[in-house]
Amino acid sequence: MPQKNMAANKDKTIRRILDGATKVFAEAGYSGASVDEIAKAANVNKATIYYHVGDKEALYVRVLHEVIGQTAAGIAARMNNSMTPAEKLATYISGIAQTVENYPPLPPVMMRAVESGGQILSPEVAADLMMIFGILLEILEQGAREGVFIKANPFIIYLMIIGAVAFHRNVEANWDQKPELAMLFKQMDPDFYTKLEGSFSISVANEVTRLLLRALEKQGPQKD
Amino acid sequence: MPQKNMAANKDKTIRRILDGATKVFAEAGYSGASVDEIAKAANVNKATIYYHVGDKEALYVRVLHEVIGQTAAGIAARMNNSMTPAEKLATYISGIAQTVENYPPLPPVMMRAVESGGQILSPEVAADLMMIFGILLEILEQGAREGVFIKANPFIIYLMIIGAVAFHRNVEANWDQKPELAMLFKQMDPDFYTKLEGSFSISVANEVTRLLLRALEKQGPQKD
Amino acid sequence: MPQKNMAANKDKTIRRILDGATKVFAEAGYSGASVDEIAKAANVNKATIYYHVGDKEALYVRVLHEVIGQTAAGIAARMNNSMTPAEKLATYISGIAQTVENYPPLPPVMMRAVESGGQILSPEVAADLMMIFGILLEILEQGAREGVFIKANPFIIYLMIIGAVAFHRNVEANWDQKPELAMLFKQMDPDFYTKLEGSFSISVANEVTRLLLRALEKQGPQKD
Amino acid sequence: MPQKNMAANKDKTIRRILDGATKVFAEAGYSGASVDEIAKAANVNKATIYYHVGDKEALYVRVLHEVIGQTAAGIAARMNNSMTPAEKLATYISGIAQTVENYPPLPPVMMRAVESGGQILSPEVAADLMMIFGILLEILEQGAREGVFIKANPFIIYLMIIGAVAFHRNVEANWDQKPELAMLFKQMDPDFYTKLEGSFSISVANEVTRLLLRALEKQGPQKD
DNA sequence: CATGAATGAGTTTTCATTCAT
DNA sequence: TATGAATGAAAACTCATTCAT
Repeated sequence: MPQKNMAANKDKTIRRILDGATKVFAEAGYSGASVDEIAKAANVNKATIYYHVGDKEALYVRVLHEVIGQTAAGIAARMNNSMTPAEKLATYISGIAQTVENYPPLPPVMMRAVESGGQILSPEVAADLMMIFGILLEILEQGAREGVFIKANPFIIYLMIIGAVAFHRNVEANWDQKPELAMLFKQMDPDFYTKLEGSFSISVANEVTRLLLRALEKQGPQKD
Repeated sequence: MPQKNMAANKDKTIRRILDGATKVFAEAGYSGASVDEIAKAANVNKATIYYHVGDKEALYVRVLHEVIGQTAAGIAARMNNSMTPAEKLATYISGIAQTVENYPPLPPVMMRAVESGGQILSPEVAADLMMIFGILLEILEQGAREGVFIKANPFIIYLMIIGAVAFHRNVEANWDQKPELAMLFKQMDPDFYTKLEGSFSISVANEVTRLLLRALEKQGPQKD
Repeated sequence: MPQKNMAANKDKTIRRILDGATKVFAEAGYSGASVDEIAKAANVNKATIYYHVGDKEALYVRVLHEVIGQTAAGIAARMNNSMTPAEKLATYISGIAQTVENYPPLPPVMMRAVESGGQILSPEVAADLMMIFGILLEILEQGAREGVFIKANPFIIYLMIIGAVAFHRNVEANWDQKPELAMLFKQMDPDFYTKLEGSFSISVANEVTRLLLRALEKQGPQKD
Repeated sequence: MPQKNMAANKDKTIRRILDGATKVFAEAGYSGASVDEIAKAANVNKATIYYHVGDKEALYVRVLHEVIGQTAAGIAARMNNSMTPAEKLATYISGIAQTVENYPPLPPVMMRAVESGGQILSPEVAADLMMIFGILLEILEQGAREGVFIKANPFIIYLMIIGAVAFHRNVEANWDQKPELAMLFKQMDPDFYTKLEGSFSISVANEVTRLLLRALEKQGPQKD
């Protein structure tokens, strides 16, 4: 079966391309990334990228679609209809954090995607982003409907979550290069930063969840 | 006094360069911006940029320093020692929003600055960012000391503020190009988006403030 | 065998580049030569130079290596172990002259190479120069060992040879542009300059050989 | 007397310019030298160069004229009509060497001047070079007339002298950067290189003189 | 399917030169 | 006399893209 073999090879090649591109786009952004660099990262010839995927923009769209689509799917999968809005929100936030944890290039890619506000975004990518946002929207609406959440601007909540998780992951990723920065943060909140070495995103998610639940839940948060 | 005149001209030229560069960097990011484009935006000869400021990276650092430094100064100026922590937080957030309102290129520039996590950042710019963060830190510490705020990770709060304000401004800026997006958001929260046309950032700031105070203040927020 | 064809084309392209570069570097020197000009002389796209060879300095080093290496090889090829030191010296000098005759750009390139004294010189080029010098060294040592040559500083002899041959060829090359100069020289030594039109370098070599043998040979040169 | 003062200042400025230019041209050649660099070396404003001397080429011609003219004058001054041709030749060679010793930038400047064969050379500079050459010409002619020198091509002798002295000085100047080169030469001819540390040029001159006298003098050099 | 070669159109940067003061 | 500012032209180098094989 030479066909099958060839097709499998083709898939492997495309996979290599997308992985390489994801890495390079995440590190350098759209204009900062060069097709040469991507080809090297993917260990394929530059022309192969054009043959299989198309030009730089098509490649970028495909990477975005894949990365964001996977995040969306991952979050949706965790969600469970029998959960309370508060549980859903916790799941949502930790779902994003988890994806970030497993998939470091996500935050910058996502940031640039949101940031560009649709400039380079294909309808597919826009749909992916909307899907992620849509899940949150439903949670908040359910909460409001059930009288457990106050009414709040969902887009702002969304941005607060994304901002915290994405930026934090990113700053953290650069701690190696700025040890004095890491030191500073660790001094500020020693408990937070020493308890969970290696799983920052999750503790970030917990803190964001805690804060947002305090912000959203109607019955004033207890004594604390 | 010929010198005085020349010096004034020089200052004007540098101003034009920095303004043009700020605009172009904000729109296109570091690698997306070209020195040619900046020169055109600044209405100066390309070589003049090199004469007065230096290479592209030096120009970028200078723009970052100016933009972020001004934000820091603006926020610091609004703050008043006699305010309560809650008032201070409100002032802080609206201070950032105000600067953003008056200075549209700030969010993407700032995002990239935070995002790059120090890679391209000069010590000066890092200091500026730290100054902005430091103000918040003090507010939160004062609140905790006075027993009015719960203890919370300050960096995460910081990121939530920046994320919401910066991203929001940015998405908003692209609404013209994606009218269906604007429509969507307006449908989601019609009150919010119709009340204060033209001053989005301020209403964003109010919403962020409201949410964060609910999250931070110790006595459970009242009825609401 | 498509590869073979492509490889052949590649070789031809590189050849064109090196030939063009040799010409332009020889005429204008390193800083005087522009990559644009070289591309035009080689009849290739500028980017092709960067693709195949690398940047300007790499190109220069490669040209030097080729030109000087060929000279070294050419001289070594003419030498014969059964020759007397005097015969070897004559062969050596005429070998250099011959290469110069066949390869006009050599002298300025070589001069600059020696002149720069190692600044831009790669180890490869330095080795080539040393090889040329090494051949002379051996001749002189053999002569001294056999008692036919006086002891003399070999490096100075080397410089006298290179200086005379290289400079002469070069000045000569510019005679077209300075006819009065040519005239002057021809008046000074009419025999020399009229006997062997078209083969200056060889008569230069003969004269240099004659003088150096007189200088080096132990038994006082005969009647003359 | 403000005029006098101003004139003196002007002269000082021009001196600084010429000294700086000589240095930079000697190090980098004509195209390798930049007016900016010269201005910095001369500690004057770039425009001042244009004001006092003219454009880059005019500056180059002026430097050449000064450098070569001084050499010519220096040699002529040492010469004495009562000397024998052999003494005159020795004086001539050591005169060039002496100037080189006192004035390091001379060799490269001179080399480029001869090399360019008139391309950039002004009539003045050509005259200077001819003057230096003319002195040698006369010595050789006198020697031939008096029957003490054989007939030899004067231009080749000239090139042998210049080549040895100029190149040697130059290679030597780069010994600091290529210690292994220096080592090699010193091993080859230890007597030569250890006896007269610090005055290479003079011993080079002596060696060149010795060799050329052996080559030129009619009565076969004695026993040796 | 895959790739090395080639290139047009950029990009960043430098530089000799002029000019107002 | 002297200079800081400004610039057009050109330099070195990069990059997304195409094409023959």
